[in-house]
Amino acid sequence: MTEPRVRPTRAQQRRQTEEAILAAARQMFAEVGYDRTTIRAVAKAAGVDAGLVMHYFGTKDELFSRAAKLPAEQLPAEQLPTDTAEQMTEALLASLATRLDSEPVASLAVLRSMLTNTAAAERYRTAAEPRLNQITAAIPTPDAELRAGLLSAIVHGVIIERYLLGLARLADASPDQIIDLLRPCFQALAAAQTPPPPDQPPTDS
Amino acid sequence: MTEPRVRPTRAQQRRQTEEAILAAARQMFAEVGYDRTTIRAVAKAAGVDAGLVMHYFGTKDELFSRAAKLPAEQLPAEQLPTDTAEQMTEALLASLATRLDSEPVASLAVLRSMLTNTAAAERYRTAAEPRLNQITAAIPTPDAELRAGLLSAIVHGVIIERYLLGLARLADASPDQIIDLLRPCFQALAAAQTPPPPDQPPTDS
DNA sequence: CCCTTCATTCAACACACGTTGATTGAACAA
DNA sequence: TTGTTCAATCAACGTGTGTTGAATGAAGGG
Repeated sequence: MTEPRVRPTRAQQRRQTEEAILAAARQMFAEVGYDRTTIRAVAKAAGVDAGLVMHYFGTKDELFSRAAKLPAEQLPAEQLPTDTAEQMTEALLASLATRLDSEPVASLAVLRSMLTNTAAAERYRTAAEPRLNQITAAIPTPDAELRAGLLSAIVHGVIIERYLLGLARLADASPDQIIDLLRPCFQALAAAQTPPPPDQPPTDS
Repeated sequence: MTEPRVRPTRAQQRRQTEEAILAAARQMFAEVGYDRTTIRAVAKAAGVDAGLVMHYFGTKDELFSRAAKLPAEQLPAEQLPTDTAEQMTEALLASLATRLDSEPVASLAVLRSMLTNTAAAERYRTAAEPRLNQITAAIPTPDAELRAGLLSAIVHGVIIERYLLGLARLADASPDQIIDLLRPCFQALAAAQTPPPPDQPPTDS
């Protein structure tokens, strides 16, 4: 039983090193954001020289760009049903539940840097857009676009507070508990039905 | 008709210069965040030398700390009624409407830097906490804390997307339109009435 | 075997930053 | 007027950054 490869081929080695750098970069971008992530620190975390990072990725921006790409995990073809608002809502909640369980590091990298880095903000926008359009398509009212924007803002607000700010109330709750509370909220936004006439709902009795 | 003061007194001049520096700093912190804000750039925007900024504020952190303090505008004693969930909800919506109309620059400075600067994150937390407690106090269910956390996350998600990301759907809408859409959403979160019984959510079929 | 390729390292550059200390000159108190 | 205070400037420091280019040495192909 010889180890499959004591000496990996050159191409293998290269891909492996590149992946180690990308993983370290992703982690660091997600933890401290674009600006506070240094090439040198990424290199050290990946166990290589800083020059090598530049040699492979050319530029810090390019490194971020590559690191922020999802490794074909989640985004691909994850599309919401647009037939009815209820279906879409439920699918959106399910997607949120998944993300509340474990959000991919690459996404966290984008989210963390979004507010202070133009490229990250742009990536966020273009990543959110198709999803936004799907949500819009499932909502039958003229203000569907705004409603979809609000739904998206809620999703990201929750994820930001849970992962990036670590606010206890959201960080400690289970995904199911959160989406159960959010369900009527989403339904109210997605379906344009006027909710049970707002006389006073029973406050506590 | 002598101008009221051709030569302002020394104390006046000092306070005036300090305020100019603070205003420039606030603006810049709000626009590009803590890291990308430069003492030199703030000084230039305020029309003074960089050394003077240090002389007055000692440290970039201290400058941020001073610039991020609200000029006694909004936060002071703005407390929500906690008698009933409906009152609280309505007050929360009203407060949101105000903020959607014009959020103080100092707040935007904190929000912009929140994800990449520990001090900003801490300030955000301590600023949000009393408000969170008020919201919690108005909700009669055992999971009131989580519900309050969600309400807070929604508020900040909306503000972030509107002001800091400038997403068109939220940036172009009127405050009233937004809070009208959010009202049932908030009511569903604040009042614990069970929505129409959730029969099985269709997983994917 | 030799020569090329290339993954990797090393030392250095140029620059921008936060910060410091000496210096100037006008406001102020006597 | 004289001496002190202090707002403001200026030039410089040390440091950390992204980035570069030459050097090294093992892998791979003929």
